[in-house]
Amino acid sequence: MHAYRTHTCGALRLADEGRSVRLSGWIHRKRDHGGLLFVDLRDHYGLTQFVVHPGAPGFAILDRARPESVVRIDGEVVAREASTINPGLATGEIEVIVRAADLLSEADELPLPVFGEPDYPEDIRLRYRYLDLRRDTLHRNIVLRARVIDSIRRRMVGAGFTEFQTPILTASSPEGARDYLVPSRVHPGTFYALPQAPQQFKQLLMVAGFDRYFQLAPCFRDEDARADRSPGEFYQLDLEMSFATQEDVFSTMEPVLHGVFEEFAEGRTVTPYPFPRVAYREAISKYGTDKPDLRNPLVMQDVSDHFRDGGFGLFARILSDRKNAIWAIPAPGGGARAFCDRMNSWAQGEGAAGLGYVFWREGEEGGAGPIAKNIGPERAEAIRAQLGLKVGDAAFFVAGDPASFYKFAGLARTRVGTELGLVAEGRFDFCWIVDFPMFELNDEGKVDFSHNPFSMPQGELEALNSKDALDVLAFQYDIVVNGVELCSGAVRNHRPEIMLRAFEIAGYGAETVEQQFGGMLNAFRYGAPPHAGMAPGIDRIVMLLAGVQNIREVIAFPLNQQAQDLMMNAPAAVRDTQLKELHIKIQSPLKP
RNA sequence: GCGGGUGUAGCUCAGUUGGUUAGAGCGCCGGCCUGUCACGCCGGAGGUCGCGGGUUCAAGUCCCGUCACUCGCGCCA
Repeated sequence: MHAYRTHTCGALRLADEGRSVRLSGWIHRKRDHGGLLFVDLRDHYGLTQFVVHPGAPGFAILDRARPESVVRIDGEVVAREASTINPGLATGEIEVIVRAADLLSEADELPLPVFGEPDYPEDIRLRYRYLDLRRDTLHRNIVLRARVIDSIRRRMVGAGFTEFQTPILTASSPEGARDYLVPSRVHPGTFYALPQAPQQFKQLLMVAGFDRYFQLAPCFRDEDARADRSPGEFYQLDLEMSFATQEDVFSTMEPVLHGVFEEFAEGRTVTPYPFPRVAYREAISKYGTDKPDLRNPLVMQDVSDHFRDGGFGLFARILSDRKNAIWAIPAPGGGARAFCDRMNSWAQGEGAAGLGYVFWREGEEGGAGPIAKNIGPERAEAIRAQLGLKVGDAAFFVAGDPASFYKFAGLARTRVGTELGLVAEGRFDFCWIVDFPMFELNDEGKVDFSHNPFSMPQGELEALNSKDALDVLAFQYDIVVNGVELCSGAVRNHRPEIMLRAFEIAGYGAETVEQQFGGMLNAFRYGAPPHAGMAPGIDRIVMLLAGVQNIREVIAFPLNQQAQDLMMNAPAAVRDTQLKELHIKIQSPLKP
């Protein structure tokens, strides 16, 4: 007989009745009836109930062992009586009569119960992550992650991609985030950087002629955490395609992503491909964000014309500045004063002056509410008609410079949709956001890259030379699912002269470009294929599929929000000899 | 770096207007129980009320500071 087990804890069925078996696992739960002891034994595969009679061999060991102790049990499989079958358990038709038991590893009293699924504080969960990971939900999330990654890899290979590894110790790259640095022992005073993304390497692999690259790539960024963003490190499905247009990337990756989501959808619907495409500017004006949740059916509209020179002085005055506008958020079913007032209070809580509204109710021509009274029934009616609303509905208004209010308008759209229960459940709504601007004004009012400087401008060199910089669009795209930005990608700029011109517009001289990106720039001077790619976030895909809000629910050993690992004690001080070898002196004293 | 929330038993939480010895459930320890599967019943142990200072006859409760965790902003595809 095997040293530890003949079966796993999820394996035994009625057909195994009469078998002598040996199982090993954790004591999940005990129920002591005095003359009878039930022990639920748990492993990765499931749960099996054991029955021990007092005086039977092994009773003393099982009676004494605390939950989560690891034991090996020998026994005989018997069918349960009809009345004692547990239909909630895969092994619920049988149980095992104990003949012998061995304690393999004793458990102390637990800081974190494994049994049950209540919420526990993050710091305790992370400090005792190995216990947390035994709990069913998290255990299943991590298994789901593995299956999703397996599915992705299978589909990518099937789509003709080749998997590569690229360096972890590399040079600082220009993704825009803070780098993690690794000091060089051999070259005093110099540092490697951990890659924020394998961006330049994958482009160089295209130059090297590998045609289709992918990697489940670890990426490192020294930025603060969010619920949906790990500090430090995360994984991307990084991919790149040679001789490919934006359309080729879309048509190649839509089946992959759709397939992965469909495989793990469990009844939730997935947008059929081709996925809808929304231009960046359109997304801003319709949804107030470049990450629209399309499960929310509300679409904002510009209703400025109805307020121009109208009886509502505040809006008319705002509109006298040409850059200003009035946007409307339709609220089907929101036509009640209580709801409108509640939204208005919410807006004030968000720091807005308020949220103007008109609502329509039975027997009141031209809408209700103070704004309707001011602009009169004809204009209110025109607004209603434009928005396609009816009696029982409302419309909210946001006024001012769209460049400053669009984010707030987007929040209001989300809020209205949520409050009115309009956001569809059980769906994965995909869309591409396309036509991002190549440049934008930075905080100092200067032209700068709005995204990745390596993107190809639409219209290439001619557009850069003839258009206003802020009007140049890039072949740059995002995939958004349910309001979550899953990835961004681009057609890359593989032409040195266009790259130099683009950097020049953003205020970087040729020397700077040569110095920082000389490696890649040079590579492009020896024959580079046009190429394009993208990089969906693995953690976020698994989050969506697992239906969790926090990224730490899909990572086995995540850092906490302060980028610490309290279980392994990282980061930590190192020995003086180590520092000396690395030519490093610590300036600020460590906190005691 | 900034703002919000939280911090009371191993865990989840309650604790009134500042007032006697700070409570409950789960867990733990002991006892009883032969069909449970969130077993049940009886008993017990377990507290730096995050930490420091202040106000007060009296502070878990009020004030100030600080720390930790968390959510968000900044930052970051």
